[in-house]
Amino acid sequence: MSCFEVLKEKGYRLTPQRLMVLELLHETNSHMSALEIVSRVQARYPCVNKSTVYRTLDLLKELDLVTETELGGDTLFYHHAEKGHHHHLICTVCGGAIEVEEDVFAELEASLRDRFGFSADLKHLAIQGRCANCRV
Amino acid sequence: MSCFEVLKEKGYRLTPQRLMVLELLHETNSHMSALEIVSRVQARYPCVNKSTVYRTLDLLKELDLVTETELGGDTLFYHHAEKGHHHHLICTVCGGAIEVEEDVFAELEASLRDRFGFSADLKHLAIQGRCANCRV
DNA sequence: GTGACTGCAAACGCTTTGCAATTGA
DNA sequence: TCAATTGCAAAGCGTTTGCAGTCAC
Repeated sequence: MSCFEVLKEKGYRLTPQRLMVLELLHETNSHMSALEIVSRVQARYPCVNKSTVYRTLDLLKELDLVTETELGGDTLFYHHAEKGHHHHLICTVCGGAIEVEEDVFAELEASLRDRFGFSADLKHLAIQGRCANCRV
Repeated sequence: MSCFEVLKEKGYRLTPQRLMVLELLHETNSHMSALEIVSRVQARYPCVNKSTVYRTLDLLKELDLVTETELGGDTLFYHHAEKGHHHHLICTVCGGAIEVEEDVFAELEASLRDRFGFSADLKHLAIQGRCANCRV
């Protein structure tokens, strides 16, 4: 089921603004901040408002069409949910981000469940540290 | 070596404001937000400024006397470094936080190092999910 | 005495909100 | 038609900053 169908099915309107955000997310592989999305969308269609993009991202997040990630700092980053979950290793020295498949965290998830009865939602994980190049 | 000595040794002054923040952190076991610290300190000594507390926390963080944690959301939380590292399992339903010893993450740390050459700094980890009570 | 430190007020960056105007279904 | 959606401007929040004055050493 396409994004459009998901929206329609739930009774949401297919406004141009929503289509533009979806289009951009679809053709972008890396994660983008909300304001990055705003300015990229505005580059094509100048009259799209910041608040609208924020509201659109909120909606898409609620419908599980986009994933929201906090990479450290105040800023939230978004990417298309279709591209699958992945986590980020953020290097505090060079600022680089390594993308990591979610299976690396499977055993952590299991042990949190066993030991604490805690069901971790690891869609949103970013780990700080030093990458191979920046290690002392 | 006490906090006071660490400060002194590095040439920092022992101002009343710094002593108050340290005192508060010392007698508190849970983590507090910066603004929480501000208001708790002000409850005793009304004329301590917000900026000063922020600057103090920055300094103490740099000296590894306090640990800064992001528990999800925009707010940073602090606790005395002496109390040791621990991580947090944050329940997205009830908002509760479970404290977890760092050894749970040892194998994750090892596997990130093996597979990506990435040296994770897990002082600052908070994991979202559902606690035992709030699981469906 | 002097530079490290503080208080104040204003600004910051990202995000959210209230409200009137607009628009997709 | 009419509720859902938008644009705008303003506010919100936690945090940071510039600067003049103060204080620990």
